[in-house]
Amino acid sequence: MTPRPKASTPALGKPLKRAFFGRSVHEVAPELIGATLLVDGVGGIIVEVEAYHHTDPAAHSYRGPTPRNQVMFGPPGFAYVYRSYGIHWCVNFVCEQDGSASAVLVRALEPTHGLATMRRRRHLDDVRALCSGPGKLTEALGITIAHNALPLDRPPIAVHARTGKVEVVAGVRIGITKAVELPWRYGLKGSKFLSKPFPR
DNA sequence: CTCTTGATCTTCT
DNA sequence: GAAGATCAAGAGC
Repeated sequence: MTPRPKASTPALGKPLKRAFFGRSVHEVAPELIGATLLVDGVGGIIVEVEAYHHTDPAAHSYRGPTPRNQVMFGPPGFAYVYRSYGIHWCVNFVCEQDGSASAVLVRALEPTHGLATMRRRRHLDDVRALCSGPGKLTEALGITIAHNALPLDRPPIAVHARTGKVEVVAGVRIGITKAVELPWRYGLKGSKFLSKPFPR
């Protein structure tokens, strides 16, 4: 183990209720930057998200409901978890209203709560690599298909509002091949915990 | 640092 | 049969 400074845990904002997510995905996504996501008390500050609207060819919901994406077509404020490349889990927050089928993909966290647990689950020591990608953060937080369709404002999941002002940057989304030009990736300016830097 | 490849689930063609 | 909202490891520079 390499030596590391004693972590100071930032204060949490008030827990976000389900209604917070019942608005345009393009309003909710940038507001989530700086919020804190916890699963059973383990997690960190959201530093990178992407918005997926049902009219967007890159969205899983674009072609209508399937067994995998059905929760996207339900009410806002619930988790949509899916299998990525047959290997990883990725987690979304469902937004807008019933049937809108729009969601925010959580892509990276700055780890703040339960560092030892996350290091154990990821078999990794480097904090910067613990949650710097959508498949990485689900492993660190213990998110699996068992969390699909769970509400975001009840245990084991909690999302706490950000406390101070944050600078949000936007750019094109990552790893997609359709609608690649849409600037619907949002990040915390200057964060060292992104899955990839934003071009300047 | 960049590039390539394998892992193998869900959906679409 | 092929592609995809990914990641880690290995080769090469």
